[in-house]
Amino acid sequence: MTVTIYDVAREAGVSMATVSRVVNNNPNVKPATRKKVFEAIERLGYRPNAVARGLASKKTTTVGVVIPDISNAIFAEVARGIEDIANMYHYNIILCNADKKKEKEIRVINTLLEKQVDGLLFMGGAVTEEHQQAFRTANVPIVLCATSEESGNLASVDIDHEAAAYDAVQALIKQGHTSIAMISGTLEDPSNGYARFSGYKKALAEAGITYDESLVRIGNYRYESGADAMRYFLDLEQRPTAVFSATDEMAIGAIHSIQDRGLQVPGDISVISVDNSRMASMVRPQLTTVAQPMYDIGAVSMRLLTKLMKKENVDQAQVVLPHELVVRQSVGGSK
Amino acid sequence: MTVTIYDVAREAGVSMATVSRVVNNNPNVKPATRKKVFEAIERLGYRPNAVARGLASKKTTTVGVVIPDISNAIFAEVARGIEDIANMYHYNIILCNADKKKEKEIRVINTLLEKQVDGLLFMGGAVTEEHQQAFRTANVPIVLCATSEESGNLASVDIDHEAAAYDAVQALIKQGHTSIAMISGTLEDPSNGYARFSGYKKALAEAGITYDESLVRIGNYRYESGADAMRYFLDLEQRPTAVFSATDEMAIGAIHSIQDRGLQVPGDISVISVDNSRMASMVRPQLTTVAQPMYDIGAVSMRLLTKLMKKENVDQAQVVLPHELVVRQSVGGSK
DNA sequence: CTGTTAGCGCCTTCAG
DNA sequence: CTGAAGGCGCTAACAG
Repeated sequence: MTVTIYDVAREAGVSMATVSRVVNNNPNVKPATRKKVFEAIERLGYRPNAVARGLASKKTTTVGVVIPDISNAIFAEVARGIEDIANMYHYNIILCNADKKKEKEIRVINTLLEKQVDGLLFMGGAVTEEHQQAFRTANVPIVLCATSEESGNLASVDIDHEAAAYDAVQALIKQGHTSIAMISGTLEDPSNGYARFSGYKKALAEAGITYDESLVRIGNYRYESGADAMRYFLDLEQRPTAVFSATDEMAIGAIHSIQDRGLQVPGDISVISVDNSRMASMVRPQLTTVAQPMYDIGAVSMRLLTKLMKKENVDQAQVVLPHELVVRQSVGGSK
Repeated sequence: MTVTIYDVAREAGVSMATVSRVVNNNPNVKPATRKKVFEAIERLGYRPNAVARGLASKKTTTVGVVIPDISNAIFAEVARGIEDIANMYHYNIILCNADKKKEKEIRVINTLLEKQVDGLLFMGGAVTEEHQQAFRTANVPIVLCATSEESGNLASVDIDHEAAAYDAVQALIKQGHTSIAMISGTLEDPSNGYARFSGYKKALAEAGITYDESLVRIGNYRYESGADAMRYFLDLEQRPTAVFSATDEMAIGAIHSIQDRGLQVPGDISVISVDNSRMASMVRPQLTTVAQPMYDIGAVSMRLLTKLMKKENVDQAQVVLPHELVVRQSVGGSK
């Protein structure tokens, strides 16, 4: 039924070693016999079995990627960066959604390892001791992608979330705002949650603005939660003149809540966030936001992983990509 | 270095066959020896090698999915549906972007087949003779996911794009519109392009409205192209009172072009589209659109694929999922 | 430049 | 209920 390397060898009148060589582009084959082999392959419709090859060579040319949620535009963008580079280096990716849930993450890491991936790209929530444990038992390189980790002995690529948030809030402060609310993610989330919240507090502190707990709401990153949070702020007797949202999507929800009250953005209230997802320029007013290079984060992590898999030495295994304030239309001066 | 089934066998004082049995949950093992084996596994930190298993059993419990572009929200949603169901049935997915490019599609299909996937989910552009050819050489089931194919001898799941478009345009007609423009995708794209365009023409014809070529522009599905197309329509001496966009994203671009001219949606011009991506309710006015159940398309295709892989018999291998008009705020009556 | 020979780690009859 | 033995299809020395 299935045609193997052995069949090709017989058909071409050579040994299987020779067939293996031509299939693997080994230069040590006379052009004439190479041709013979190719013809036999063609004639028989031979297709190399990558599983057998993987068992024999101990390399699968596939990498595992655990991602929170592929249907989230931000992560999907990262994934595309990963896949493009993987493809360039002839790797395939096994994609697993884990929703930043620890149990799920550990589970998929293990099945990925069972499948003998040559490397692992981990995009998740907090990196716990259990994660470290699982990583240690892996005999393949791992790089954290868009996920924070303290210890610094794991390879990683991300932006500096705290600094990004800091820059966003400072942009507001520079416009004269002093009453600045924040729509945060859960503080359990190290990067999009805690770090961005820290950046907010830091910018406030540095500007001598006292932190006001009632000006912070925790959202779940979705549009509706941003809209809800904003409604809450609008109902305050002393409503803020500006709001910093941890993500674009919540910011857009906030903008619409403001507009639905008959108020203007940025005329009455300014809105800024972090992400620069494609949606940021697809709303009116267009969103001023701190850009985080999602595609590049994916691409760079994958590139780093290929180096690690080839045992090339890398000088810097913790890379922090730059972020950048993108000024559009949602921020104005304080009145 | 790596601990194998053989090591476990020795450690537990049984044969490798027995270890294999307990690892695979074969009931024919005495509880006592099962326990011994589990302890040995624990002690040694044994992790089954799925590649070896795959070679021996000829099953990899992984399916290939070729997708146009994972960073496109629509496809990302499908992908999530696929992965959720795959996960439920203990399959993993190898994800390949192919951008609806024939060459790329054929290439990844072949590498996926080399990797011995147990099944293939194909989401692409046109299904050419070459595709059929590649599919024929596969010894595993294949299901087309959100991609049209005439012959009807391939398993598939999708919506009826022509009918969806027809319904959208008819919704406009019911509001009294007779001058209806269309922002189409490329006609080379069978589903999102050609079929939706056909639905548009059909609805027009049925309502006795003569088709006007100058009222159709081809976009590339992106926001900007929708905005461009709309600007073109706005410059017409006889500008349309309504526009049907093949996708949400282009519709949003169109809305903004209208608003940027100081015109109102739907007051001056109505806009409708097909997709119902999450963005549809994240713009103002919220978009009236024909919903296409992306997640379900993914989930149902994967479910169908599992059945095919298990050789269960399926009564209907061509499934057409229902679409539905979602009325929001972007359509109004003709003046 | 080419062939021979061992495995890679596991599943799967077939006996017992 | 358990063990022995023969592959799965290919790579990787090692000879020649």
